Amino acid sequence: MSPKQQRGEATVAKVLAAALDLYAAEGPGALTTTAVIERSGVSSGSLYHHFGGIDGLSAALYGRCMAGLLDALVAALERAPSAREGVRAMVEAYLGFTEEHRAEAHFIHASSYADHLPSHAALIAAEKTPRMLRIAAWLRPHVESGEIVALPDPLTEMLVIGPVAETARRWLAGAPDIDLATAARVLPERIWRSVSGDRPAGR
Amino acid sequence: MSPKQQRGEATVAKVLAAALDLYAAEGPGALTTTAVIERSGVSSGSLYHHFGGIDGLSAALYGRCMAGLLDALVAALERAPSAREGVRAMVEAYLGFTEEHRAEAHFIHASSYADHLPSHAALIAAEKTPRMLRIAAWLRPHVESGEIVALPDPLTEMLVIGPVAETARRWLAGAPDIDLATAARVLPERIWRSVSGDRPAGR
DNA sequence: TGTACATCAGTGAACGCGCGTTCACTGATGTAC
DNA sequence: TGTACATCAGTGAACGCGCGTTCACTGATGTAC
Repeated sequence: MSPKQQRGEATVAKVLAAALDLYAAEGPGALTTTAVIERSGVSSGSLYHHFGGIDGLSAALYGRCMAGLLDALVAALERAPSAREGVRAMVEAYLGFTEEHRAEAHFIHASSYADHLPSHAALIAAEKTPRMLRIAAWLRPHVESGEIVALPDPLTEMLVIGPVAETARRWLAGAPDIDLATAARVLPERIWRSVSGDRPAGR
Repeated sequence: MSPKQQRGEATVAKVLAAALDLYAAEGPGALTTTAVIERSGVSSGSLYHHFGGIDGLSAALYGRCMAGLLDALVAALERAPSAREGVRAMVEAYLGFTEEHRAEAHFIHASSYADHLPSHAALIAAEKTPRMLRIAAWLRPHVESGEIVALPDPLTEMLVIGPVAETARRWLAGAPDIDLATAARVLPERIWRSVSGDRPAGR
């Protein structure tokens, strides 16, 4: 699944790029072996050699897109000078990624319930876990200092990511009343109210 | 598409029930004409007579599930004595619906990006729009009174629905760290902080 | 440096299966007079 | 109340298509000595 020769890596990259292009251009239903083979110029045998099938390809693409999003979030977060600025940076980074990498973002959201992800859970966890740990590590001291409220485990994440993800989803689905720039301006302070603790912020 | 005889309605109900059962039992990939025909005992011709094809069936099922969810939200909201209680009631109703109607909730979330919804937008809008209007009507006076903050249009909805929808999604996807009861207990007050206005609440 | 060998990468014709859909038809229900 | 007719509802065999997958094979790359 991870190639051991350079030309293998190039093939994998070609296939993933073709798959994402197809998805962006023609929607979820267009992601078939036939179409990927035709668009990428890679043979069916080669596709199977590297991905094991269409499900493996989808899972690999998902893992790669998710890694891209999480990298953007981690980078934004670790640059932030305070908890409050961290929340702002994360919101902006999420919405920015959505706008700049529309196809990737769309694929991430649309894949949440795909049949095939559970069977490739290990592959995906390998992409997600280390990045999620860095986010958790950033969060911890701010919770301990009381700047961010201590809630049962994933609920802080729900409060921060929820409104942003929902906004991204609507925008990706083509809702005309969603403006990402407005959301990026307004949401951070509102989300901050929902997760900030009772002790004064360090600003 | 809407039957004009009683036995037509019964057939439609049988097909929708079979489709939802299949979806719940075997996942998105199991929702095929062949499987629905076999499970419901309805002939392919009859399925086409009522739904026009598998896409029409999916859209009809989506509309029906969404109507069920929105009905629960509207009922909870209109029973609430205050803005703050409205937010609490809505969060609880959303999570309650998710738990009690897992298959419907799953189908709603998974359908967001389906290929076929756009082509049946009118059918779906007919289910959604009147219910959304009632929610908007409930919200308006509380925004005008300053109890709920006035934000650019869909952002208040994003702040309320976002964390709840994200929580529901993770739970539906099988995340072991999500507990709906805990979420229902903790999220309302946190969400309220994010949408409450600066004027004092009327309690 | 050269040779032998193992492994990795890539090819593409061929396969069967089940998918969505059609259509000519029968039967049931409602309605006009 | 009875008859004729239009519409609605339902049947199921048959269709072609493209999907995912396989496999025997060739070629490229890396490695041991």
